Formats: sequence, structure tokens, C-alpha cells
Amino acid sequence: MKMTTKGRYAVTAMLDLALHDSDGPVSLAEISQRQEISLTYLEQLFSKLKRHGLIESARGPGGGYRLALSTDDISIAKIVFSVDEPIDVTRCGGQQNCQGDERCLTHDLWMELNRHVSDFLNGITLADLMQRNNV
Amino acid sequence: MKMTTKGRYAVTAMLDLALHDSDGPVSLAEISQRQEISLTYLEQLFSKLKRHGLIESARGPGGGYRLALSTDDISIAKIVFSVDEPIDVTRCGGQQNCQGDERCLTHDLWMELNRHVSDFLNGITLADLMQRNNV
DNA sequence: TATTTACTTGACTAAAATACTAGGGTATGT
DNA sequence: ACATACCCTAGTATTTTAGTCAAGTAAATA
Repeated sequence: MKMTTKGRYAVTAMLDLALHDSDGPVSLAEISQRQEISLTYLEQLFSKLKRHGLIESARGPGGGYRLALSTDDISIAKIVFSVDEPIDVTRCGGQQNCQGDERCLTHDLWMELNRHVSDFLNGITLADLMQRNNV
Repeated sequence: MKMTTKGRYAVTAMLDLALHDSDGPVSLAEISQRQEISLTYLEQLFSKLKRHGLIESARGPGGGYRLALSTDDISIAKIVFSVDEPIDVTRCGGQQNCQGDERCLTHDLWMELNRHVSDFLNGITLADLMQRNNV
């Protein structure tokens, strides 16, 4: 799991989209203005989000993006994974050059941490964030 | 919280140190060989670990590093924080330019995640890792 | 005291990743 | 037609990471 500002931007943008989804397609220009994220950067992010099936697009005037799933089904983890492809946190991809118990041991530790973070982000959905917003 | 290979190297090296601590001071040259980490890179890491009070050093022949605390008192979090200074995961350091509820909301989310990871790494000590090693 | 070992410090650098920007498209509604 | 808004590929500036180099200082031992 990788946590960068890219992932954070993506979550912010998706939350913005969710909050305005009921008004019909939301254009990136709107999101760009509201969230102060560069338009062309948003395009990159939304391209990936679409490829992962989280959103659908409509071209032409009046077009924009809409959520492809219910806000209950869009976890933060899904969003982050879509834009920040996960990479190996361990030195030895599989097992190969783990030489000495120490390395394999810390290996397990990082794997555990990874799962921990994933679980946490999997347990929070856009719907959750929206609800917190209203309280 | 930042998770890089630097932090992982530090944990591996500290675990190596812990496992050989009973034999008297451990030189970086030994750790470098056993763990295949560049000596000069280890010097950087151990300089920070010392500054944070996790280890103590002895110069001269037969010198090296020793743990300054019991393995029960050295959490993984302490090690990682020593070499990878934490940075703001949020856009607005404190509160200032949080404009719109969305931003503050994701802000809270990242703070929560941060605390989560910290708690996890705080809950695991070198002693724990050593024990797992023996099982 | 000479010598060797090993820590100490700071500046420097190559490579990778990140966070963008530029500049073309292509589909679609009016 | 024409404007809107998505789509896509490159490129690039900046930052971070990982690691090197060089010139020390302190301490033990012969």
C-alpha cells in the first residue's frame, strides 16, 4: 500500500463527486475549481478511476462523471488502489533471497502492516464520509 | 507516518543488533555484512537512532553499538520515527486553508489512518520480533 | 606513543518517484 | 458547425531516496 498525495486527491475528488452526484454528471472543471486541483491532473486520476470501474463518464456538453457504484460500495481502499497501484513493500518479491531469519521476519511484519492499513481503508466508504459530514 | 525502505533497513539492522547484543558491542561492519546493507548507509541510520536515544556507542577497537533500552522498550514505531521523520499527511498543516467541509473531512480520515498505523507499530517491540524468531 | 579500529559528520550525487503540464485528440449535444 | 468535456500520450520540474566520499575524532592496545 502506498499513501501519497495522489491518493488523497483522488479521495477528495471522489467525495466531491459523491456530494454532487444527484445533480447529474459532474464535470472535472467543477471539481477542479471547488477542490483546487489542476484539471489535467484530475483527468489522469479519473482515467484510472474509470478503468477500475468506480465511475462512468458522459462526453459532450452537459457531460461529466457519475459514480458507477453506490456510495456504500466505494471504499477508500478501492479509490486509493485505483490511482496508486500497490507495490511490494518487501525486498524479496516472493521468497527467493530471504537469507537469514531476520529478513523473513521483518518481511512478515511489513506484510502484516500492509494488511492492517488495507483493512482499515476497506472498512470506510464514501457513504461513511458523507454521513460524518452531515453530523 | 512514512514507510520507506529506509525504515525497513533500520528495523532489520536493529533486530540484528538485538540478536547479537549479548556478545558485547556490535560493529556496523558486522551488521553490514550480515544484512547486506552498505556500511556508510548504516552509519547514517545509526547516527539518527543514537540521537533518538535507542542505542549507545563505544569507539575504538572492540567498540560498536549496543541497545540503550531493553528490547521490550524499543517499539518498531520508535525505530521508524527515528530515521523517517514523520511529515504532515494533510494539505493544510493545522487548519488554516481548509475551505469546504470535504477537505477537513478527508483531513480527519488521514489523521485517523496515521494514528492507526502508529498504534500498530507501537504495539510491536524488538522483543516480540525476537520471540517470533525462536518459535 | 603509534597504530588501528570504529564511530562522527557533512557535503555531495545518481536514480527514482511524484506531481504535475502541454498539447494533441475524440465523442456529443445544441 | 461549434463549443463542451472527456481522452490519451509525452514530457518535465521538483523532491525524495538511497547511497557515496572524504575528512575527521575518540579510544583501546601493543
